Amino acid sequence: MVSTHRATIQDVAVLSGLSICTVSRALRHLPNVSEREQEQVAGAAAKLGYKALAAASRPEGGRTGSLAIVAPTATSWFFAQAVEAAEEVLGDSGYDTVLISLRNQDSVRRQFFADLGNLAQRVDGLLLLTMDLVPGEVAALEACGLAIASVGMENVPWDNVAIDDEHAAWQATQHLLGLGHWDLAVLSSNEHPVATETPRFRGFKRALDEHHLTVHPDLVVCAGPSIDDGRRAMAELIARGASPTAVFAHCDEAAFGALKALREYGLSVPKNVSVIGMDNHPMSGFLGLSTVAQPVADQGAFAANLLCERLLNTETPHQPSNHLLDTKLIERKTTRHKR
Amino acid sequence: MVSTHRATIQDVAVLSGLSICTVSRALRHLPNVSEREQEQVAGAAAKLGYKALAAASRPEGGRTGSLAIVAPTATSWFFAQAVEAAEEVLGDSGYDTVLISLRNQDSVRRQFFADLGNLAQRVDGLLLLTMDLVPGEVAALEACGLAIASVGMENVPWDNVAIDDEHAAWQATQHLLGLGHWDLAVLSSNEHPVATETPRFRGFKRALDEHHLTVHPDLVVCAGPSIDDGRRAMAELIARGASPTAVFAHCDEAAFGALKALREYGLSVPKNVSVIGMDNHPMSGFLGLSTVAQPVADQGAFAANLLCERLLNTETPHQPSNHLLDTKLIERKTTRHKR
DNA sequence: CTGAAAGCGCTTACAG
DNA sequence: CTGAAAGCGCTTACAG
Repeated sequence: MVSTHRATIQDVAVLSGLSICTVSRALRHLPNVSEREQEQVAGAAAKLGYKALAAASRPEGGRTGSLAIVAPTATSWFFAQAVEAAEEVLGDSGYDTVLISLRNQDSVRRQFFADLGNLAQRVDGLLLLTMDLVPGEVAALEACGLAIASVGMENVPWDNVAIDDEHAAWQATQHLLGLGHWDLAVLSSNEHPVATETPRFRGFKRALDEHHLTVHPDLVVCAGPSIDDGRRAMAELIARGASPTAVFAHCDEAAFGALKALREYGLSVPKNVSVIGMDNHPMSGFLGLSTVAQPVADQGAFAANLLCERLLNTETPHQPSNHLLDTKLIERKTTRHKR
Repeated sequence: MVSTHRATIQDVAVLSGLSICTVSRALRHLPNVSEREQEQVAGAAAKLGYKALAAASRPEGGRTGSLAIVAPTATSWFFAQAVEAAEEVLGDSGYDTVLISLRNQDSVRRQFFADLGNLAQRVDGLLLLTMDLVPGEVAALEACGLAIASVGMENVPWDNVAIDDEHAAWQATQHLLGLGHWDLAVLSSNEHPVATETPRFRGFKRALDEHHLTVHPDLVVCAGPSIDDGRRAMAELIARGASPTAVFAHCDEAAFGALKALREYGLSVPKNVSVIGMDNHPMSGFLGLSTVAQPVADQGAFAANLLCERLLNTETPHQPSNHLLDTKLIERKTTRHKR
């Protein structure tokens, strides 16, 4: 009959007839352990099914073995892809990944920052996904002493992986302008805490500038990264009486929603309105959505790797690095010359 | 100058002029602490920014404060929704949620079971998402001593929340049969470790049985829960020379893929082929996909609640409960009478 | 109500 | 190479 309680190092010591510290050393393959002892200990530990209780090992300094991924929301396509890719890398490096979704809610976000001090006890590092931070928040993050890396952020004092969001948005907008459109609407995520929005809007604006056009406030509408939000935003735009000939959505899911709303209002794409998104979601090909493709899983995996490296040499001073991955304009059937 | 090292209970004791155990009690709001002491301790702790180091508190028995969600994959729609809904509930109950994706890979799955003993040290419980378990795995799960709850599983010795998958598949199939189709193809996830497949296939078969039809092996093809897998599966079916007049896909994403493949092969939906899925994905309305709607976030949240309750009274013997949520057939434009 | 003492499971100097 | 002792930060009986 096996004991109902978990085996302790004490049990292994007794069974192997060795001292508790010899067992400790043997199990961790430290020097100064004879081969015979090594074997005795291994045997006893196996028989008892003994595993060192992580929490008891140097409770004071100790690493937790966990890393947190924090995302503005976890349900949209971008985040689900990035999270799984990152989880794979972290897992392979021996870390548990704890998932923290801010659920697009300000209250949850505040809660996160309020709890940061506690969180710092429970994880060794943070992987931030496109979080739009105010200076105070950056400071709080740095002060908590955790290793940090991020995806899709700008000017942060830690390693970051992203695309050139400004350029990507410029590409999309430029494509529309090149097709003769000048009444451009934007589905922007400006009221959401998504860090990629700022550079994307900048890119949109720059493209207009280059054509001596200005951003029309009535044609800017907020949409979260989901189909429903995109639909709602486009419907609002139409109900408002706006009549753009082309729309740039900050992500493909919002673009899908826009297509839906346009159809509901009897507007034909691309005949009446051209639509372009960003991401290259797996549905985009099927729907013929023009878009700017970005490597999502790669960004998550890359940033996760940087975080792990950071944790490996935590002593050496570190110069934050910023890595930009390529994007590619994909012209499909939702964009067409203005006529 | 604040000390660079984290404050310990010792520091709080010194600063407040009280003993270490009084501090411990005060901080946890235990009885037998005078109000004055309570205040002194609170003040000192605040000044020092002291937080009890979780790892040092009863390292032996201790709860970890973490719960793991394990999913066959984390990228598909169903899982992303269920995971976020569950994460919210777990978070509100004070747990960190560690995410474990099996990434649709057998090697990762085996790794998970091999590591179960270690995992049991790092979390207090498991929320299993539609995992298709062999008896040995169920036994291993029970043996690891963790609290467990699940979504979308059958006959498991722990709390489970699901839909009536057999009935849902029956509804979808019955809908097709009622439309006069009898050459039915199924995109099944039979080679994937998804627990919902078994009852769904049963429901499919039962509907055929009721119409004195039999399942044609050539019309059964495997597809994972993704658009690409659905497309590949449907393309394979067509390439194989099969010519079903209707297809039932085990989830909407696979159905989207099927629509894509059908179009690539010049087949028109629903004129030549009817297609029905399952889920009611946000894109389904837009695409006019007929489907069987199921409440996904609700299942995740419900199961998470059951797990938390389980953890609350871990002493009392527990009769596993099984909860079935409602589904609803939604007829749209991808299904039509055979002609 | 309060604190000295022992203990949780493990690790780290330090003697031998 | 090996083990007795002290220690990690916190909690839990147990005296007072």
